[in-house]
Amino acid sequence: MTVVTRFAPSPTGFLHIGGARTALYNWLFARRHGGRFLLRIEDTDRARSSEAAVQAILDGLRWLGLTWDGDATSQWARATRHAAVVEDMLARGMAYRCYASQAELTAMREEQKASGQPMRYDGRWRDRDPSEAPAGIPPVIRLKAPQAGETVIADAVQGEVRVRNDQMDDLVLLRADGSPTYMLAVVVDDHDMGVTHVIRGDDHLTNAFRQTQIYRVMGWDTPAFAHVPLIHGPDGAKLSKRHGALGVEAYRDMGYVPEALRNYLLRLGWGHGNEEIIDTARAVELFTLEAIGRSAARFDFAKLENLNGHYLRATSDDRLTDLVLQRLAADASAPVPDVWRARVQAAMPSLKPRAKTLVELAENARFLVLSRPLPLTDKARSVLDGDGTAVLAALVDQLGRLATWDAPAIETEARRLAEARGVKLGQVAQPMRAALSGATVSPPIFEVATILGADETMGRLRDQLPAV
RNA sequence: GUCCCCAUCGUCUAGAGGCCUAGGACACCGCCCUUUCACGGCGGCGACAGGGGUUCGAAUCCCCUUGGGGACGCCA
Repeated sequence: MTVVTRFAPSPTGFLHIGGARTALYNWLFARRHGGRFLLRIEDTDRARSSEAAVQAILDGLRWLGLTWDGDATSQWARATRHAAVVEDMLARGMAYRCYASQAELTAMREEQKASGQPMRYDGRWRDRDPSEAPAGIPPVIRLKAPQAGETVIADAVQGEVRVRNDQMDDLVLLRADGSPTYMLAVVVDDHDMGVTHVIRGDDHLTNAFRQTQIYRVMGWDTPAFAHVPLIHGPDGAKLSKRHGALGVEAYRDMGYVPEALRNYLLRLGWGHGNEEIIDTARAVELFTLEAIGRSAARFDFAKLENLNGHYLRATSDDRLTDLVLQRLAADASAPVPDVWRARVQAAMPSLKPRAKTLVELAENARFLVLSRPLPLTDKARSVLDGDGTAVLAALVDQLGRLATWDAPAIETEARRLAEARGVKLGQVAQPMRAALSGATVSPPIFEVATILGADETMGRLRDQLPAV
């Protein structure tokens, strides 16, 4: 049996982090078993669905590297098929028309709530004779669900879960306007698309029971279910925007790379022994539904950052240079000066281990491409107080006579100067760092001087000397 | 309210009755490396929610309590 999984988002917003993890798990499971990963847009709610949201979701998946097999299908486009299935149920007496108005149902629920009754459709039209139908009112079609016995689902994550059928009511299959509801469409589509494994959020667990009833009525085999616990915010409550319930593009903007997000999302709620760094190839060989945890996990930016730092360090200098240059350019359409690229590229090996995100990486690289005179941070300025400028003056003098401009030669001069002045190397290096980078923190400063070149270095050093 | 699910360090987790004096990772705190900051290395802090059972033996099995979460739409 070929494994077929699917990701089925509703296009009412961006691809949020929970959806991204669900998509990842489906993708991994399909890849693990040499199966197919399908994408279906659940757009039966016409009022809330939007093309912009569809694009945002597609872009998000692509950025994350979760490619789907075949074309994305639109659930809405399959509405006639859905209606046909309901016709069949109606003909077999497995569904019925319900003429209760929205207001009537609202009143019913309020009454139930007030009297402490379970809030469920009471089946008021279930056994009524069709001749009692009020004229001119378009009915909804409800499933004639079993009232005795129980429905059991064997969930790959949650285990065997059962619920008594009298706990469930007759769900709506077709709306008054004839359009399919999610509950119906999802079953028909999963069946028609040959989906073998439904991997989705925990919030669908109770839906699985109702969907199972539809499968039974249609005589179809149910797919395997795997309900993944939801992701919570740092405070344990449902993930809110404030916590990280952002679109994946927000993570991209914050400077996270897709491979880090994939690793983080994989490990959030899933584990394999003590392995922490699990790249996608490794994940494909290890991923199993059984290893998915049963409890909700909290989103933790600190861990994501740590992982991102790891993947940043593992990324090639070329790719990182491109990404940094994009963020450094004020005008994205203007060509990047060659000197910018050369400097950033040369500094990348030293820049890399000093950043956790691309945002940080770009900020740390910015001094390389700033034009003189450099703005100084307060800390950098205070380093130049006292005899800082005297050190710089001596340094300018010594470096100006240097025949070979490379890091070892520059360092030798700096050490000689420190020795002559009877101070530690740091007393020379820090003022130099302040002048060259504008800050007190930077990659190794003699290396920076080399990358900047003699002219730029001397210029930046002189910029900090008092005017004569 | 009704139904369902969950419960190991602050966080993510390992743990499927003896291998647990409960392991790893992130975070945090020290130390080392070092021209700064990182990276890296070493070390530290830190948990089986509570109570009953079952068993020679329970983090692991059962029950209750408590605490979280989810679902109860002509949303998905």
